Amino acid sequence: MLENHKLRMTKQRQVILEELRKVKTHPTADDMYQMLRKKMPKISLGTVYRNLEILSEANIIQKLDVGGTQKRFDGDTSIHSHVRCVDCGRVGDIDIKPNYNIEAEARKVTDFEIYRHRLEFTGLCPECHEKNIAVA
Amino acid sequence: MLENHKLRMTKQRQVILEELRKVKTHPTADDMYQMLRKKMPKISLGTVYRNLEILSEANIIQKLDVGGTQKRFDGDTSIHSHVRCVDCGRVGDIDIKPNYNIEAEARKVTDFEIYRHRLEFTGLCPECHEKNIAVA
DNA sequence: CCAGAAAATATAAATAATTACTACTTATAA
DNA sequence: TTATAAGTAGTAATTATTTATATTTTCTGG
Repeated sequence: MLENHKLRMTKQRQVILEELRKVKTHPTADDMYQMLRKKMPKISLGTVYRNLEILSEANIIQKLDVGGTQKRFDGDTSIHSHVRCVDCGRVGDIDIKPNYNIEAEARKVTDFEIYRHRLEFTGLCPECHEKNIAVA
Repeated sequence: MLENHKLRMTKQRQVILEELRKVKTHPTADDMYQMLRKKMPKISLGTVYRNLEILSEANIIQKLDVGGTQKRFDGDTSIHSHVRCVDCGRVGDIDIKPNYNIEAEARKVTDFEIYRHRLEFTGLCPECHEKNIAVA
C-alpha cells in the first residue's frame, strides 16, 4: 500500500494511520495530535500534519473540507457524504451514494470542466439536539 | 433592507455591498479589500471582514465555504451551487435547484437532525482548462 | 437643526490553523 | 552494513481572521 508511493513506514506514520482507522469521529489534525500523544508522547504536531497530508495525497486516507475552520480526516476512503453539527462541529457519516447524473446536469450550465461533486449536510448532532430541546 | 436589522448605512458598508453586487466572482475578503481600496483608499481590512460578516448574518449577502483556505462572498442570495477550480481557486455558479428529497434520504441513515444540504462541484475553470490542454 | 447614545471606523495587536526550516535520526535498498 | 533519501522534533514563520481600543459617524427624538 505504501510501497507504490515511495513512502516509508515510520513508527509515527504507522500509529497515525492506526489511530485514524480506529475512530469514526473524523478528527482534526489537533484532535489526532491529542490522541496520539497518549501513545507516543514525543510526536510533534508538525509530523501529524505532514503525515495526514501525505497519506491523503496517496489516497490512503481522506482529507475532508466540510466547513468550519479546521480540516478533518477520515480513515474510510469509501465515497460517502458527511453531516456537520452547526453547534459543536462534530462530523458524522451519511451513507448516500452519489448521483453522477448531477454532474451531467452541471456540465450543461457551466463552462467549467467538472471533475466531481460533493454532497454535504448540516444539522445538529444528537447531543446538541438534546441540549437545544432542553433549552426551548 | 437594513432597517430591520438595526444596521446603519455607512459609506463603507454601502460601497462594500455595491461592489460585491457588481461582481460575479465570489471574492474573498481580501479580494474585496483590494477592490475597495481603489474607491476608498482608507478603508481597513477589518472593516471589510466585519461588514461581510454582518451582511451575511443579516442574509443580505451569502458567505460561502466551498473549500480552500479562504471564505468567499456572494452578492446573490438565491439558492444555487458552486464549482471551485482546483487549480486557481476561482468559483463559479451552477444553477441547479437543490433536491430536497435528498434530505429525507439522509434522515433515514443518520441520527443527526438534518437542517440543510449543499451540493458543491470541483473542476477546472475555462482558463486553467486551456492551460492544462496546452501542457498535455 | 442638534445633541447624545449607539454603532461603526482605522489601526494595531492577538489568535488560530497550518506550513516551512533546520539539524539530527532512521528506514530501506544494494 | 552502509549510504542516502526520507522522515522527525522543535521552533519559527505565514496566512486568514478576530479582537481591542480610542476616535468618529450615523441617526433618533426633541
